[in-house]
Amino acid sequence: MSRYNPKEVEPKWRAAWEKADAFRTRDDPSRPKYYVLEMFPYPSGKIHIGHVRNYAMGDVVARYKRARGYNVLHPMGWDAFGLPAENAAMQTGRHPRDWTLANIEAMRTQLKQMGLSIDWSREFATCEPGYYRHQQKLFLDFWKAGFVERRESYVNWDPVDMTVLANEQVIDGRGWRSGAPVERRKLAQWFFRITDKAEDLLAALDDGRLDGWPENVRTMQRNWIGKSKGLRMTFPFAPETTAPEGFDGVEVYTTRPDTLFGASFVAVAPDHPLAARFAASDPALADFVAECQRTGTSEEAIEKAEKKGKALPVRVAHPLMEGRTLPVFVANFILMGYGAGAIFGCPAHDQRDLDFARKYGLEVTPVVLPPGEDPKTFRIETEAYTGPGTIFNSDFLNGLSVEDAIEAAVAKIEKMGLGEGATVWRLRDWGVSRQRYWGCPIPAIHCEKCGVVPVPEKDLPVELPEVDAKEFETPGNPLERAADWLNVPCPDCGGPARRETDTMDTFVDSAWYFARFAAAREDAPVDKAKADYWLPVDQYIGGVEHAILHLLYARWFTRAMKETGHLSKVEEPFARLFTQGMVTHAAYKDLHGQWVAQEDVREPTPDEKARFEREIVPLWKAGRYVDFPGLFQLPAENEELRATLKTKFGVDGFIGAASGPFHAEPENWLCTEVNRVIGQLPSGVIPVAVFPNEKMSKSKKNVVSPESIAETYGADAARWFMLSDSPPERDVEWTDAGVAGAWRLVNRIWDIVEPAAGALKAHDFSKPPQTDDSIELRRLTHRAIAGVTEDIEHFRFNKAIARIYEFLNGLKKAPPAKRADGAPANGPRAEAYAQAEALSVLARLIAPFTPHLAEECWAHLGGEGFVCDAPWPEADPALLAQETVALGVQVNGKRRAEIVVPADADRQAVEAAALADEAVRRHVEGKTVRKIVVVPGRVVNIVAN
RNA sequence: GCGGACGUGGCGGAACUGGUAGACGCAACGGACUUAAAAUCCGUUGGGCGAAAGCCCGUGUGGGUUCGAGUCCCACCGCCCGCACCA
Repeated sequence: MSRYNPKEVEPKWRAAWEKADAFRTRDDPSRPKYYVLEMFPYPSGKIHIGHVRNYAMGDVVARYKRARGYNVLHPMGWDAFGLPAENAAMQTGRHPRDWTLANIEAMRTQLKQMGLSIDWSREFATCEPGYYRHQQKLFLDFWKAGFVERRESYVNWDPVDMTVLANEQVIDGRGWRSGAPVERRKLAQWFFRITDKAEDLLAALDDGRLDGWPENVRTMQRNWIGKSKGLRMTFPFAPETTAPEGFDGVEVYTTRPDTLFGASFVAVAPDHPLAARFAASDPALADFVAECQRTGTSEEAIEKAEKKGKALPVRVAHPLMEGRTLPVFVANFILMGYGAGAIFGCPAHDQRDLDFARKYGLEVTPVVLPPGEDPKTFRIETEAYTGPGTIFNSDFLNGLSVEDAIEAAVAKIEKMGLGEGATVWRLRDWGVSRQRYWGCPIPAIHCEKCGVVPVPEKDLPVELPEVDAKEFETPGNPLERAADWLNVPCPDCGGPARRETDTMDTFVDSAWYFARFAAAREDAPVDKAKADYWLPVDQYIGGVEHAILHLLYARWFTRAMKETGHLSKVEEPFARLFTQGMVTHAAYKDLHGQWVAQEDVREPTPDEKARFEREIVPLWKAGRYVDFPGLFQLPAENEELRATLKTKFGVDGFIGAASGPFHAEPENWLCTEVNRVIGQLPSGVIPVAVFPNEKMSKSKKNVVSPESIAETYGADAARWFMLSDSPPERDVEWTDAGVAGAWRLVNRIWDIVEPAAGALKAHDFSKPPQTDDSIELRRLTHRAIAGVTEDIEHFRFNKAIARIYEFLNGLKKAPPAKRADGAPANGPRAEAYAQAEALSVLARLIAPFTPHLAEECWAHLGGEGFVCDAPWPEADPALLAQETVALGVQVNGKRRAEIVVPADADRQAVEAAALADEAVRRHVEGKTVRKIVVVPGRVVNIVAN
């Protein structure tokens, strides 16, 4: 028997596919198309196993659809612009382009080793002028169409490095390199007016256009777009207040006008004009505003900050409560970009307002009475009530429901001429400006005389200038220092002008790449006719982390491209979406909190374990510190400590060190056992903490490279393992044992197929034998077809794989051929037929998962052509029917017996069979049967007492 | 803080619309083969009690609805993702 050798077999088939150009896609309007796309990778350096999972999923779908007769498009490219390339340039002195292109080279090679059915002829990288020139054309067309706008907005400014920081470069409010507190700074920037399309972007989530999307992603997008109906109204200044010049009150926006009578303050954003007006003459207020400005620009940072405010020297009048006036605060949790940049606070019914009111001793008047509460005793303590109820303490709104009160309050304010009902969106316009080199240049020129003018189309592309790699060591944007590139004559007047130095957000690159893959043209972003054939993407696959921004931007781009004539038919870019989970892997930390590579970690020897138990544990149990070379141990073993440890460090079983940063809090240490160590006893052994499920990253030193896996087990085993076990949408933990199991499977399949060389040639599969011979095996085969097909269709690859295992287990145990009536088979022909059929089906069912092995099996069995071109097997319904079913029998809801009945047994027969069962009789003895519930094909429940 | 998911044996997970909890894989243990090991094959494996038949407990925690709850409802705990300049 020949042993299966993936090192020979896998490259052989990849070469054969390539030679035959097996995966090149041709436009063929006569066949139904299927466009499978996985989110293209950022070329970070190496493919990691998470990529393998992502692309293996897409490949299963692509190969399956191909087998089903579709004209499949499955392209690949590179999301090649972005920050990491510039960071690498700073650290290594390598030019971002060189770094990126080298990474692409390396990753392409690795990706190709995975045996993906990709049409590589369509590959591109977004950093190529051949791609971004079209993006600049789109930008110009969008600009012409009014979708582009320049306006001021805030960035994170590092005052020491004098540079703009990305949110991820702001750590605890400080610049990651300089450590200086970050400031918010206003810059003129480019925006895409995506809010103009908010209504349609929202509507499509629910009107059927996105039925192929998971509900959770649609919900997230809905919330993100955040349409809310409310009231925009003005609080006039109180009579005793001298209104500042130019202000005739404070305009606020609220979604809860029903709570107007519970208002106890008004608050404005730190960057609200009113705040600026008073800060100009009040240093303390100016300080407070500046302090708020020091919080980063991210919504998360603002929301998490402690609620703080400062009173302004004005009061406003409550328009509905005669004589009542409210204080006006500047508060750090009000966002200028949302609504009116100002709110009225109703502490009883909003948690943030309540926290704020308690801090500043403001009134808390409940106005919504929860059902069943007594208005006399109902109090708000530390928790705001945001649920439904009846309005009280509210004059003309009393007795109304929340909904009705909202309507009534809006009507009243409108009648008083103080405001009007308004719809506001949480969605903001898309700021696309980045003050960086490594991105698509924005095709604009700033002229002293003509202002901002577009680069004429004939001058596209605006290519990135050559810049010395050393330039990246200086903070700031190298484009601003590239004088030759920067200074150009104005295209309108010919006078002196400067190029725009902002480049585009990399989300722009990925907002239309799917269209380019499908319909690239030399002289235009997309070929409309081809796009009409291929779009939308039928199945899009990627991480949930992109559930909002990337997908929303691509949806907007599709609309904008349609309106500017670049696309015609497509409504939504991605018809079906699947969001897959991450791949995690164990990571290790030493006692100084430094990540340790797995290669450096080992299990302790029995000696080391014994010594630890002998010398350390008794001392620890005696309640003493242990000062062991390099180690100490903790006095107590208790659940509380363990829990603390778990929450604080996320580890199970850990050992403290006598030195290092963690020493400060020895009460947080607990030893359970030594799982993993580095170094050697007697003096140098150092236990390490095990974090079993960490997202793979270079910094954690827990990245698993598919190369080494493919080296040992082959690409098929790696693909198989990545798809088995965990459901695709969930995170999966990479374990070495897991791949080893997959490797065993590869061999098991080969061991079954190997003895059957040429088996497919001996049978005519269009003519199954008309006998009952080997019916069991044929049933097994057809159940496997039905199950695997169903599971692939529903993206349950882990279950599809489990079914293949079941098929395989059954195939090995396949009983000697028998007729259904139990008589011996009447000849070897039918048996051989069933065997050959089973193997033929097996080769085709595994083809999407382990394509190399499948080709090898197919060729060995004598199949025609490639298995990747073979049609998907069809299950024969007649062979799927069950003759008998096993039903669980419950007595009062507890399972007591199992009965086997004919599949078509009627209710009486099932009841009789259940009651006749001996175990059942024992349990109902002495009781009266009150009711028998029969769920056909499932269960029988006898209720007796 | 806000929004969205998730929580089932030693581990990854399965369980369709509320109907036999633990499919399938991993690990572990026992056995076969072998001078031996690896590989392979066969078997056992949620916990407890029991010689066995069988009984009791069991899907993060506490409550509820139901003939019946992993699944539905309420509250809580834990963990993961996103929060607009990471991609």
